[in-house]
Amino acid sequence: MARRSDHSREEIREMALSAAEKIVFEQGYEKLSARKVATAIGYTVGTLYLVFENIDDLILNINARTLDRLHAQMTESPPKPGKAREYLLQLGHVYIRYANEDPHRWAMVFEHRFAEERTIPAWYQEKIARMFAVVEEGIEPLAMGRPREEITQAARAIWGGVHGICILALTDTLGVAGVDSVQELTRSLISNYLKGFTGN
Amino acid sequence: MARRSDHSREEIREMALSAAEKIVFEQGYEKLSARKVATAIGYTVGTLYLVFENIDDLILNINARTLDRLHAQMTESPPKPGKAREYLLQLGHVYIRYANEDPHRWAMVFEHRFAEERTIPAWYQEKIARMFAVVEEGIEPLAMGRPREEITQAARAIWGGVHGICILALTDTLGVAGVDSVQELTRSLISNYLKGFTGN
DNA sequence: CACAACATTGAACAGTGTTCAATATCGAAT
DNA sequence: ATTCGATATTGAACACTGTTCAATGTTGTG
Repeated sequence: MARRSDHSREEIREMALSAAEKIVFEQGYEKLSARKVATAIGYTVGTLYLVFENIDDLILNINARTLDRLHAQMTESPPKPGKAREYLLQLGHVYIRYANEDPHRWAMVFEHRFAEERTIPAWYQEKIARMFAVVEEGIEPLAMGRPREEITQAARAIWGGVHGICILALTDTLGVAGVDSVQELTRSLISNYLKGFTGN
Repeated sequence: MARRSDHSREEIREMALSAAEKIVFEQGYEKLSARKVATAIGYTVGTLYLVFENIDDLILNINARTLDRLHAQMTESPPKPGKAREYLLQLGHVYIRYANEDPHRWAMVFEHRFAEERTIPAWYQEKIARMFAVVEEGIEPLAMGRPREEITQAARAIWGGVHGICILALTDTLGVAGVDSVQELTRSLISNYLKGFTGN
């Protein structure tokens, strides 16, 4: 039996999240299970349920970390004035690279369906909004004098688009082999959209 | 006990697929189970496994139907000469509408992860290729004299993009309410991409 | 040193996919 | 008609899943 106070609740949480991430990375998220995580950190299921409400709660927290890391990478290098196009292309590049580094964990963010009755907490939705905000800021310099509304729409269209390519690539639906082709596709999407958006 | 020869293998298959589709439509695909399907058609699990290899096989066949119906709707009205832009916008419109009519079943096509060792059969991949072909044909008139390669890429970029918007909308990731806004987003994506692609 | 407080366990329950011996049913041959 | 072989159908069994919670182990404090 693991000794009481061997680890604080916070420590157990952390250990569980890391162990779970490792399982998802190595075996995919359908292979994730409460017992596996518990065993991996040297506890039993019961303890896991003391620290997480349920499996959805655990997954939500992994996803939150995934989004955090992605956001960190996206904001690593700030937009340079006069290079808005390049910046947006770079954002796309970062996104694809990130998804490709750990496809299983990335996919979990979008594939896991939470029980319908369970509402996604505000702090989590905030993380998603934050990502769209980065794209919006990137577009802004290219949309001088256009209504906020249009910028928001452009950000959503582009980001949804990049995301879709990424998903289809990862599920082998695109008939595209290799990361490089995916990078090319997103370049095509972003640069052509922007050409159309800015009108030249 | 259901009488032997009450239904042929083919009939049971058909009944099972329909029953399963109904369950997915009404309750979502995570609520789908072999026993539920079997009960719904008045048989037991064992019989289901006589007619389908396993649950993945059943799902694959539902997905095949979903793709067939989508393809049928996409090719319902043929492209009119000189109206390529409108045609592509309409394709996007049809796609979004279709996904929205039965989100659960549509999502299953892209969300269900088949066991890694199991390879997706050629006849199934053909159905996907067929869909991209429709888009490619739609783009062709706008890409006079450009290499095949570029047309293929454009089709993939656009379709991946539409798909991504659709997914994000269905998972409430876009913060977009209602089908209409999604339709607007895809219009934005397609028309701006095409503007960029054709150069005006 | 005892006791209250709490951390941890693991058995139990209802569900899942999957298999396969046992059984029920039928068509054909005698 | 009766029997018999072929096969359609069943349902119990297995190993797994998430989840709960009484029981038990461990600890700090009075």
